[in-house]
Amino acid sequence: MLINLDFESDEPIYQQLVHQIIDGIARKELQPGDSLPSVRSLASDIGINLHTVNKAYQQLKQEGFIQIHRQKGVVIHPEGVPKADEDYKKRLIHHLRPYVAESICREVSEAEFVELCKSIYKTYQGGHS
Amino acid sequence: MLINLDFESDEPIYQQLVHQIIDGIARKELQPGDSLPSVRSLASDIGINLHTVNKAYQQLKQEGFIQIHRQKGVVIHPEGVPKADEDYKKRLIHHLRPYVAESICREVSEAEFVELCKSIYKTYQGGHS
DNA sequence: TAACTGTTATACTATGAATATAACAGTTAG
DNA sequence: CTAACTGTTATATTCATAGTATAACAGTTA
Repeated sequence: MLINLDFESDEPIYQQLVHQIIDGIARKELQPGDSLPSVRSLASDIGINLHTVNKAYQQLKQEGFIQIHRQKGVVIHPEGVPKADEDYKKRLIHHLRPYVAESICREVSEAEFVELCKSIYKTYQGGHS
Repeated sequence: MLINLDFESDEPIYQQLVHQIIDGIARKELQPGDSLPSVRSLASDIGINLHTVNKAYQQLKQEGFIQIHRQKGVVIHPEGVPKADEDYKKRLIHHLRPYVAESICREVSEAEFVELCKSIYKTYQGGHS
C-alpha cells in the first residue's frame, strides 16, 4: 500500500500512519490476513525512524486493527476489526461535536453537513480513495 | 457562561476553551455583541494562567468568532461568525475523513453515522446543551 | 551461523503547552 | 491626576510529547 506522509503537517507522523492504514482497510485495499511491512522495512522505505512506525503499529494493535506475531509478522486482524460498541460511538460523538458546533456557527445546515458525510462515505464505497 | 475544563484530558486547555466558547455560540447562549470576560478575570476564575486564555482568544479572533477592542474588551463578533466557504468545507472533510474511515472499519453504516450526526445537531436546536 | 522478526531500554533534540513575572500602552472611573 | 483596569508583548522556566539514534535481547527462519 502507498504511504504518503506530510512532514509539514501538524498531525504527528505516527498518527498519519495510523490513519492511512485505517483508510486502507476502509477502502478494502487492506483485507483481513494481509501482511504489513516490518517496522524496520517500512521505516526504511519512508525514511523515518523504526520507533515511529512501531508506535503506530502498537496503537493499531491496541485498537484491534492488526495482530502482531513473533513469527508471522504484522497482519491485518484476520477476524476483522472489532465492531463499534456503545463506548466507541460515545467517543465518536465526543470527537464530532466540536465540528458540528463550528459548522452551526458558520451556518452549515444539518442537511448540508449530512450530505458532506455521505460524500465522504461514497469515496470508500467506490473502492478507491 | 459556564466553563468546565478537564485538566486530565489530552485536549489542551486553550483548545477546550476555544471549543466551549464556539459551543456556547452554537447554542445561542452567546450572541453577537455579547461580552466575554477579560483574559485576566477569566483566567483567575478558572484558575489558569492569563496567557492560556489569551491564546484561546487569539485563535477565536483569528477565526472570526470574536472581536477584541482596546476599549470595549472582548465581544462575540457583532456581525456574526463568517459563513462557511469552500475552504472551510474542504478542511472539514479532511478532518472528518479519519472518523468515517474508522467507522466503516467498525461496520458503522452510512445511515447510522448520519443519524449520529443528526443527533448531535439536535442537541443544539433545543437551545440547551 | 547469519539474517531477519518484534520488543525494550536509554539518551538526545525539538517543539508545544502551561505557568510565572514583568512591563508597555491605552482607557476609564474616582 | 491617580489608580485600576484593558489587551499586548517579552522573557524564562517547567513539563510532556514527537522523533531520532543506537544498542541490545529473544525468537524465527533460511
